[in-house]
Amino acid sequence: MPNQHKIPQATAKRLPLYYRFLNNLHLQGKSRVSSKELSDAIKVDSATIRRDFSYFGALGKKGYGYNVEYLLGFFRKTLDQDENTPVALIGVGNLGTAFLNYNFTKNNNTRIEMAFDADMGKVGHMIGNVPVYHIDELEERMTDIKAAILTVPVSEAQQITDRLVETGVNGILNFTPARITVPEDVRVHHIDLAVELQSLVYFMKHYPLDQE
Amino acid sequence: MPNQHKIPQATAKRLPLYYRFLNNLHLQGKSRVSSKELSDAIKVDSATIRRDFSYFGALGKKGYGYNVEYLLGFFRKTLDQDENTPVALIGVGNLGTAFLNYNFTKNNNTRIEMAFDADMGKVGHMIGNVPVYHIDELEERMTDIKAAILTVPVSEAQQITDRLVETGVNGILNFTPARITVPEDVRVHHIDLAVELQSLVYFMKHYPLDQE
DNA sequence: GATAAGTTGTGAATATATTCACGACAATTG
DNA sequence: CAATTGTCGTGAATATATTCACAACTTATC
Repeated sequence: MPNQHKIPQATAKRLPLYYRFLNNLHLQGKSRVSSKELSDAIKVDSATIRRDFSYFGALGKKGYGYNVEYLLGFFRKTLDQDENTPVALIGVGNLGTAFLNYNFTKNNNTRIEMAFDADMGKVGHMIGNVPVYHIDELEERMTDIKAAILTVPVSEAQQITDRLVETGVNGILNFTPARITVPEDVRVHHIDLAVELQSLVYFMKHYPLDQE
Repeated sequence: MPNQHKIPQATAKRLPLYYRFLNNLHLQGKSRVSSKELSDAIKVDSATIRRDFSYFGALGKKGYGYNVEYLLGFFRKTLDQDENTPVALIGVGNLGTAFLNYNFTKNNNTRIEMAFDADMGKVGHMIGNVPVYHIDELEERMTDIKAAILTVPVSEAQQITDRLVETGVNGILNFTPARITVPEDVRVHHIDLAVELQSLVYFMKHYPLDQE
């Protein structure tokens, strides 16, 4: 299944967005949708949407649009929504807590199974239905988890990353400003809040008017 | 100054990253740096870094590299680091609180000046040195603020957005899953935590090995 | 059942971004 | 001071992504 390197990365990044929106439509009882409607709702050009869908074959009908239920079923399979992916969260600060309270499992194949922190005041509690363990137990408890959300202070980032990699993690969602170093078979997505904010301000000042 | 539509967007998004790293180097007392070193540290190809810099003219010296202080000064001006941009934060939940406690002002031209929430338990307090006001005071207090961070529940997102736009905001960093609708002169950057996590998982499964 | 309105899928064009590869120059070494 | 090593800036090539524009088809209407 993997490595059918057909789908452009830009398309792949939009898939979860499509999936969630289709799910909403389905819950609302809509049975039919056009690329134009989708475009208005999720602010992606309708030609881009049609192109994205077309990488998976002809999912719609000319002159009609797309059948919501069919499309949803198709994306469910494509995004492996049926098998759950367990995730661990490291660092139960404000940001980490936000994740734990976020109800991911709804419409989602990812689930935060456990969290780690060094603060004994947090260890042993459940936050958002997720148990918080002490960071020292990371190695023994992470045996089956391949993905981690990193919300620790920047000073800890690389050291914790090394430990995560050692346990066999091969995907990290990194919220620290550190550009962590990992072996090349480990995928890291960086989300740098300060950079995002500065970037927005830069675009506001230097790229007026244009849409995205 | 604005609308010198010279710099590619991809480059613009990396500028804050460059800036922060140069700042670190400067604090460490380094006076010289090469595109190769930068590349190793921030995981961006060295040719891309040189290309990015070259949009601003010849900032380095062949055979030598870049002078950290000069480059830093240049980026400070380019990123308007001297004039502070006031920002408001709407929604003091866990995610909002994470932002308030994040020490942005360090190395940064953005500063969260005020926050809003509907919860009277939060109103009136200072969090991370930022005053929290009641959401009803939004219109009267936001007179000089052009940028907002939106960390409210998804059900409130569009309604609050409309109010923000009404007060004259023209940049929104949207952390809600809602794809908010705004006039076309308002810039919105979406950061969708659930999508980011799902996207990471999708890439882990379907795009093994490759770097980014 | 003919016409009008709406829609997809996609070839081709265009736009954007990255990477290669090398000439020109700087610094260092012996 | 010659040789070596390291570096930038950039033309050209390549890769990736978006958008245009239209034939082919569906549905709705009268």
